Amino acid sequence: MDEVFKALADASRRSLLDRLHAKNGQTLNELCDGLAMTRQAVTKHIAILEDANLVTTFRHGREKLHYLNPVPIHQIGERWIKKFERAKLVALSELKRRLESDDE
Amino acid sequence: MDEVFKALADASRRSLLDRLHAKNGQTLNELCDGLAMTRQAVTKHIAILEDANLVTTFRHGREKLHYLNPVPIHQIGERWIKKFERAKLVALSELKRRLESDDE
DNA sequence: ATAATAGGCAACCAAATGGTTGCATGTCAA
DNA sequence: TTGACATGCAACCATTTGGTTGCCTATTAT
Repeated sequence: MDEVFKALADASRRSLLDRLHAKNGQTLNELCDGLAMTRQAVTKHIAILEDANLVTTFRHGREKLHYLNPVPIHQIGERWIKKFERAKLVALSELKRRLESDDE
Repeated sequence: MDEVFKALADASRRSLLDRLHAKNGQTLNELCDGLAMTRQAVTKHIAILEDANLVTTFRHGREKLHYLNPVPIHQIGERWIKKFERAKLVALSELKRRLESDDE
């Protein structure tokens, strides 16, 4: 889980996920296309995404095809965000009360 | 949004949020209690959480009270995770098809 | 008044991060 | 078979990160 959060912390990696979300099954060079980064930089990002199980790859000859795996993202929503979802309304009303009170 | 993701990337910071989720409105020293970190380290983490708007603070005399703000977390769920939610089923069936085919 | 308490600030440090360049390897096409 | 293409590996570099220690300031309690 920690690896997923860390993987999602970087904007370049999130944008790579966005790219795969738009078009799944791209090759490495396809993913590099138009990016202000060297291929090797992208390779490193992909490796981190693979470690976090956010991207799965298949070799096809000399090409490496990249597939998005949105399951860990879904799990973050399920296991972690949901927990703070309930807290939201509580926190908001608490904040309201706090801001309206004078005794501070 | 980037700041929120970055703030959530660190396990210590997530655990601080967990602590505030369990008990809102704690002072700095309360938050430090039982942690294998100096107060100053916690201060830095809190600052990052404040920058990301995940924690709001109120001064009360010499104490600084910390309140969880779960709204940015909720927004991540709404704006970002939701996007990959739909992709989940697609990706899973695609993966299944992929794994079942022989021609690779 | 003064000591204890709660927190802030700044300098410093090691390790992790995000990126680069250079070269090696494997696969496809002419 | 040989050149071009897709990717892999490793060394290196600057910056960021997560943490420390030492000291300063403000507030509270005795």
